[in-house]
Amino acid sequence: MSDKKKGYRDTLNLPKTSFSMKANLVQNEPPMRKEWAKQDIYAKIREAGAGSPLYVLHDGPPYANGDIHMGTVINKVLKDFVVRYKTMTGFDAPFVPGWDCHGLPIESKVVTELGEKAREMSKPEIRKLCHKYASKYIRIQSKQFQQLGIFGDFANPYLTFKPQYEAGILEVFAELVGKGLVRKQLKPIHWSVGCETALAEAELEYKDIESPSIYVNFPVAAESVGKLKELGLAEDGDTNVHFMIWTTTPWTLAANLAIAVHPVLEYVSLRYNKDGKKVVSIVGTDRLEAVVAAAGLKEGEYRTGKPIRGQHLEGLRYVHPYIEKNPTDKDAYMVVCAQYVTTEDGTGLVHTAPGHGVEDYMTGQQYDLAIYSPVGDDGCYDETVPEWLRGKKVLEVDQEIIDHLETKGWLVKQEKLMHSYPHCWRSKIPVIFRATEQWFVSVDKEMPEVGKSLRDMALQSVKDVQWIPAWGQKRIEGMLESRPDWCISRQRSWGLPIPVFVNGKGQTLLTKESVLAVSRHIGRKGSDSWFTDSPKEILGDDFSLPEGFTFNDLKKEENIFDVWFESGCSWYSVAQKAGWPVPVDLYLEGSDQHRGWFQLSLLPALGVAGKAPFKAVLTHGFTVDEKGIKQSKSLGNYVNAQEEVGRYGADILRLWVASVNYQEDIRCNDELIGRTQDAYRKIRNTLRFLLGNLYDFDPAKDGVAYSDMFEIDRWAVQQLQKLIVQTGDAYENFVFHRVFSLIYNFSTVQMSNIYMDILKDRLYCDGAPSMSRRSCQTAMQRILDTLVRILAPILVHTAEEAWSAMKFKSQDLDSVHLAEMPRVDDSIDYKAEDQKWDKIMSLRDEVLRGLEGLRQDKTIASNQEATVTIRCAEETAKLLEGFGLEQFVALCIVSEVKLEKDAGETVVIAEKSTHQKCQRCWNYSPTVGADGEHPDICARCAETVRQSSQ
RNA sequence: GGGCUCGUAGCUCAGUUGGUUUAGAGCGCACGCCUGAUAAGCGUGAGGUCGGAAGUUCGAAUCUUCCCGGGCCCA
Repeated sequence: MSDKKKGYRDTLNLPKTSFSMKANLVQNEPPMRKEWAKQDIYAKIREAGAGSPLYVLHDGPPYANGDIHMGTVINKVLKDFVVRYKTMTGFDAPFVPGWDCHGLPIESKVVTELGEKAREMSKPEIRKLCHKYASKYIRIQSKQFQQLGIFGDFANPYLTFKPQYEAGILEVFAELVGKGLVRKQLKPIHWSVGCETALAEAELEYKDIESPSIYVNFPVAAESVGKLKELGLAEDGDTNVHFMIWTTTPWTLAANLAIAVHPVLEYVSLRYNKDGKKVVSIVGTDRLEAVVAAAGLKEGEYRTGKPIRGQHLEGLRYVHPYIEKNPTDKDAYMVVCAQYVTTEDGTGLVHTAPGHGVEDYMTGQQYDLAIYSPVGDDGCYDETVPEWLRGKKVLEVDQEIIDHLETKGWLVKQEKLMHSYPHCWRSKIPVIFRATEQWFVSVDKEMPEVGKSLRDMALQSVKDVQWIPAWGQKRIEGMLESRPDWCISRQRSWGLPIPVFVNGKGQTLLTKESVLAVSRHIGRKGSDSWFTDSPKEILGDDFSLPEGFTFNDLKKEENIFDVWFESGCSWYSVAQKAGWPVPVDLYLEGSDQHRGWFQLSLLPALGVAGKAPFKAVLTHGFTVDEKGIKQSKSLGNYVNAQEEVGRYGADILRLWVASVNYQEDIRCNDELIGRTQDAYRKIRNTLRFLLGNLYDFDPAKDGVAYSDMFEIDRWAVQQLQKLIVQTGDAYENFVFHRVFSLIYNFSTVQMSNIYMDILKDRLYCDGAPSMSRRSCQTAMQRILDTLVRILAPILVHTAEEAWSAMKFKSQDLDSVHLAEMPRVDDSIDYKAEDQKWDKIMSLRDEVLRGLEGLRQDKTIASNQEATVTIRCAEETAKLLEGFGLEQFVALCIVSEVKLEKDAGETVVIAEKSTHQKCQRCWNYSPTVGADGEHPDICARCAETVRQSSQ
């Protein structure tokens, strides 16, 4: 490089900025967050928003266990987008993070770590360890959330184990008790043998297991055989007549009390030989083929009779295959009718054990059967079963029962069946259905004042909620329609006690007043006090006990609440108590929460306040791997969120979250997240170019009025207005991936490919204070200031970094996070020139394609070497002349454009320029050599150099 | 097995109430250029027949049915 060239380089206005090209996010983000913390930026934001209309996004509490994962990252980042956008559009948008702190997973972890010691420890002692454990993970997760750049009141989160929160739960509970919705029932529920507790639906994991599948003949009682003859299902001389049932849980046969048939479906007698004897089995007509196959009967080895409807079998009696005497105090061993009997599997006759199945229970209620469950908490048979079964574990006894049936001749067929079956999420053991006494919130009981049940109210109220996406409504309606009563009790230590007292006569004390009294006590002393304090201390000396109760024989029950009940009260314990209007504006969680938190918040809120706790509910999907398969550690496709943050930095992860359509499954792996870096770099470099060329621009002094700006600069401002409108619309509708693609396209196409490339000649080569340069700087300043603010909710660190690198800002604020979202400039008609620009830009495309030809055959290297002749029709020529050929030259970054009017189609002829190259601006110009002082540069450059050196 | 839901270029997304002759964009990729945004920048180009099949229609990625493959929730 010659000295002369170097000399001209120094006469250029090259970009200068402290905003580095390399982001170094992993190093640079933490100090920025430290600075935010030091300034207490969240408090400043709230302060600035005080008095503005509230917008409340109420955080759903993650479980205080383990590190955060990609799901929680997506969830909290989406929430942060919303809160920040709302803040920047003039709302007071508080964000109070919360944690779900009680429950079985924590207790299990603690008890497992304790090992044998746990057996000797008291509940308060175990609870203390659980508290410590939960607190630890709250600290860990809180830190991890803040590392993502989430803003919120992390100093004062809501925690479900805080006494004030617990008191709130009990206040809600008191109200439900007062409305008569809470009652104790013996009912089959999912029971974890491993954990010895009832399980909620949400605590079940479905896994495929192999179960026995057996066909069993239940002998018809002698007294009913005659009836069967009348019905034509048995013949004279028949002795071995049976009802054939099918089951996959042989252990529940001990609790069998009935056989269910469908009233309308048809049943038929099947005659065949078994073990040398003639036998008859009654089976469903539609299941005949399957039963025959199962029994291994070939054509000619059996015959069938005339079919009759199931309703005619009702009331017929049978003998239990291995239990001699009805163990219950109610009627048993008869045929009943039930609508849920299907012909999809089995025999059409359904083994019914009201103590061990939900449908069985319903049938039992209908026919007044006992809710018989001869199984203890530990999953072992009790004393009421035959001796050979007593004390045995029901989950291990299937084969023994099958063998017994085989020996006695009742077994028709045994097979194996693969099916999905619920398992306990903690112990991983198959769950059993077992009738126990549990506390329920009734969803079908009519409430006295409203005259409606919770279910009716819920189905009505969801119509007034905005569901995003809209199908959320259908989904939750389906769940509400089919959900059973809510079992809210658990038999564990780590939770909020259900405040029930029992007197010596076994009478229960549970009234609105008693619950409120307990609530006051626990609000002061925490829920540990339930286990340590006496009923008198808890209720208070002055509590007036109802008749029949005295403090002398009053005992406390030791059930705790389902954790879903606890989190389901957050709208009250958090939102209402903070003074936020309920319903709050938005709940935002994964789509699994339609059944979970959304539904289980809705029910208490309706019971207590008579209205839904949310105005809108937004849900997101789950992360899957690059093939769309769900992620799990065992499949090896699990993405560790902490590692990703450590590798790329929070802004990359946030940008990735913004880039995907969260309403569907979200494909995610390290590579996909890593690719977001490309987009990040492009956006960052766009900001950098803008910043670098505004180092000497003061909008107040140097700004150019819109009407005086160069056309292309006005175009850029028009494009910016479109961006403001479209991103605003996307943000408003929570369509963040549209915000992302709009910004990314704007940065790439409008800015980088077109505008910034075109601008370089003016910015670098024209005089620093020249009108031409100030014109584009005016546009660039606007673009920068706007882009940074639109980006702020997403790229929280990078936007802040750019903001502090800006010399002049639309708002004189230390942090971009205190700034407002840009608004469209009403004085600019940004659509008016669209048609003209479409034509100009497509002409430009044609020129560029023509130049590519010259480059391919090595005639030219850069576009500046070229002279372009456009042969075109009058109309096009007029357009170009009106636009200004000089402007079009700049637009194409060529040295010269000539027009030739012609009637035909537009033809672009590109040639190598015949002029000399200016050593300063690299354009080829006839004026090079004309200036005596600077013979190797063009006239424009010579003039500029002269002026700036004065 | 049931409810809800998804399946457009390698990736991330657009494709309005079915209809502007070759289904769009950006990225990535290939090739080329520049070296005054430089671990940057510019240009050109090649990639999908819309998960599959059948149907409705003058006409379907867009409506219907079935099938295949995912996801969430449940049984």
